[in-house]
Amino acid sequence: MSQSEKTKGKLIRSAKKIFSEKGFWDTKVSDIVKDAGVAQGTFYLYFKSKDEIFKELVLEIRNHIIEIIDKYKNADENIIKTLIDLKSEILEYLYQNKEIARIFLFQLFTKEELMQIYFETLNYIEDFDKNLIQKGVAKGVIKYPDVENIINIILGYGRRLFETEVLLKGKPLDEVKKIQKEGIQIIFKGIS
Amino acid sequence: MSQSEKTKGKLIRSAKKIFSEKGFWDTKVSDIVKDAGVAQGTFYLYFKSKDEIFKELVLEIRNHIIEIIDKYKNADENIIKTLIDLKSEILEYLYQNKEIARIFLFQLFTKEELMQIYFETLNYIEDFDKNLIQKGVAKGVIKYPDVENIINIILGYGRRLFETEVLLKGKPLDEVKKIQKEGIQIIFKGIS
Amino acid sequence: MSQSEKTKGKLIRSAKKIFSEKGFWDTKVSDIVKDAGVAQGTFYLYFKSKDEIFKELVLEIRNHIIEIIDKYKNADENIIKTLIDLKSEILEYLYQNKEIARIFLFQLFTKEELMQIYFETLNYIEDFDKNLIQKGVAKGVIKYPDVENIINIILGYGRRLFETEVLLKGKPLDEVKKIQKEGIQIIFKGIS
Amino acid sequence: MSQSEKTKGKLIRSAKKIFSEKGFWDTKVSDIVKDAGVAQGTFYLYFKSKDEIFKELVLEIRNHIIEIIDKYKNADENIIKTLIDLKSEILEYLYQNKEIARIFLFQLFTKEELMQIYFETLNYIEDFDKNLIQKGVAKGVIKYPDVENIINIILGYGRRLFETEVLLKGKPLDEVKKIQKEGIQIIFKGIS
DNA sequence: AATGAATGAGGTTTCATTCAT
DNA sequence: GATGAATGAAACCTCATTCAT
Repeated sequence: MSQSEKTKGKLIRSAKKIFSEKGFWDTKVSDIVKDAGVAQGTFYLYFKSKDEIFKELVLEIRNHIIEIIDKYKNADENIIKTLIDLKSEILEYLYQNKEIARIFLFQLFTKEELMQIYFETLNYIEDFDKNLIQKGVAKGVIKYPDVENIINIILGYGRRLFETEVLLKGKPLDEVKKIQKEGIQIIFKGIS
Repeated sequence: MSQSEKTKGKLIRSAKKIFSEKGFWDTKVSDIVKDAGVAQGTFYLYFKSKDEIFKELVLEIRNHIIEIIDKYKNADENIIKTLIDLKSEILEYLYQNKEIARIFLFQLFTKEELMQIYFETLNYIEDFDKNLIQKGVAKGVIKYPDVENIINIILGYGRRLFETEVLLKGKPLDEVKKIQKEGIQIIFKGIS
Repeated sequence: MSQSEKTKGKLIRSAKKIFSEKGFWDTKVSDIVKDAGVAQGTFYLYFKSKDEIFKELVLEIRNHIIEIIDKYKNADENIIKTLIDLKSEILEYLYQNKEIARIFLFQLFTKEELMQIYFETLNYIEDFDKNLIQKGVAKGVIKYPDVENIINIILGYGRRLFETEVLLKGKPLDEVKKIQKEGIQIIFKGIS
Repeated sequence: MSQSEKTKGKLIRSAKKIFSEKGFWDTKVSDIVKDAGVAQGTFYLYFKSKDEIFKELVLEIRNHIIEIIDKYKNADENIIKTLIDLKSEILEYLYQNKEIARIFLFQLFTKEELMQIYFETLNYIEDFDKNLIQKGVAKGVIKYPDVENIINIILGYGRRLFETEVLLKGKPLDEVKKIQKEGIQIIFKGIS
């Protein structure tokens, strides 16, 4: 790894940490460079601005989530299993990247441009889920026909789970995965 | 209404509007006073600081939500009906106060102190719901025993509904109430 | 005069002085406010930026020179007398506003946008002179037909006179006016 | 030519170009090295500072102009011919070195020290001209006795010619030379 | 000789808050 | 009660220069 890459890496690591702790606005570039142990000017060798590094972090999540979903695009298994597996994998990614996830969930609503990224990502997830649920409805496995509302239940649950069980209560990954699985099954029971 | 009260009212109205549009950090005191049509200095006759007025708005929501819940504290009806009625009333309040609700949902994560108010309020709701659900479990009407997880489903759904159907899609109140009722019933079907 | 006007006046006075002494780039906003005896932030109550106040000063000159020329637009006297009177009046204005004139002559070549103002002003003068000279050629009073080149001599002389006799040597206004009158007569003798 | 000389040459060539285009203050050392295709640090192997390379360029012009004048020091021909030949030669040098000339004419007024070089050079030209004109006055060929003022006309004209006809209008060298010759003759006619 | 990553002083600008009127 | 001019701390960012390789 070149010196350059090392320094940029240090900056990104520090930025994740501080943005996640203090939020975008309370984080000063000086906080980041102090934490990274480099000079103020060095920051600007690697990022055009404070906005830019933040956006870079946010895009990293979006891209990763999209990648995960794409892997499931052609899954042709049991609907509920597919859903549980996908949600489980997303949960795991966010779990391993708590800091960046915290940014994604809580820090994007202060910048118009970033909210778009948030909703864009959300839409991507929704589209996948909708497609899946619709198949279920078509097959007759799912009786409740308001697909949008089912999505509301499922996605609302997903976000809440991560916020509460992971971030707030700090439960271990496996436990949260188990809870999530149960939750989804409960929801499916309701709509079947 | 005294002159004083009128001026303070104007400031609060403007603050709600602008905070809701631009978020806490992008809102300048100068924006608020311009919108309210008073001089810069006047702001400080009524509020100690920008932080303070923001907090005041946030507390207004918290208090109102707590009031609503308190009305249901002694309700001794059908569990699901109680829940639906309560959620419906909270929904209505937030619907009538979209600006302040938007602040509550999206703008509190940039200040440590305000997050506490958010979670405090959430806890209040959770406690009520938990109590209710536990009764259901005790009575045997609810079979799935993980109360916390049920709460996750219900509360996650509530937030999502408001975000998506009200704020994003702008559906009329009655329609959203109907959707919410259905959603809660579905969830109950799952856990019964 | 309102407080506001007084403060803005102080800032403009200081800006003229310091820009004229140190040039645009070496002048710091902190220099200007220190000289004006106000706080750093006060500057930005009256001017959007350092660029803006500079441009304001420059436009002041341009506008004044254009005004002077416009007064002579309909002059229908002796050609040489008109020219001498006009140049004399411009000279007097620049003399009374040496600082700002110094800015105009020496500080505009470091900003694309400002060069345009310089050349625009110069063109305005040239057009007037050209028109006048052409009349002379038409009447047969002026024999040398290359009007552009005559303009070169006259305008080059004007600038040089101000630079050397006024700014560098600091001669009194009356004396420079007398010199200028002689110079123009000499030039006219050459082209007649 | 050694490697060293080649690199220094590249830097000087790029510096001329960029300083001439953007002026001293808007030119960044990074612009120069990028244009020259060398590393940032390399610049400082050849020049102590940005100021220094700029000064070096400016001195190059001064020295060259002085050299030209020195060639004419002992010229003992016809006064007007000498003047025309000298001006023509200076014109040609500036014409061939437009970039550096542009720097000399427009970029020296932002640094005290560099203005001195400008005036020093101007003085050198003035002294030569003055001497020549005085001879003419002594011989009685020139009737108008205000030598300084004659110099004002001649030098003002020279600068203006270069600015307007060469830099602004981009006329070919021969044409400008012809115009200049005519102009000087006109001026001489006036003072004779 | 050359590289290019790193430095940090210093500039411009913003804006919550104060205060004389 | 109200005004709005003034304040100044603190943030972001630039870029000439240095230095380890």
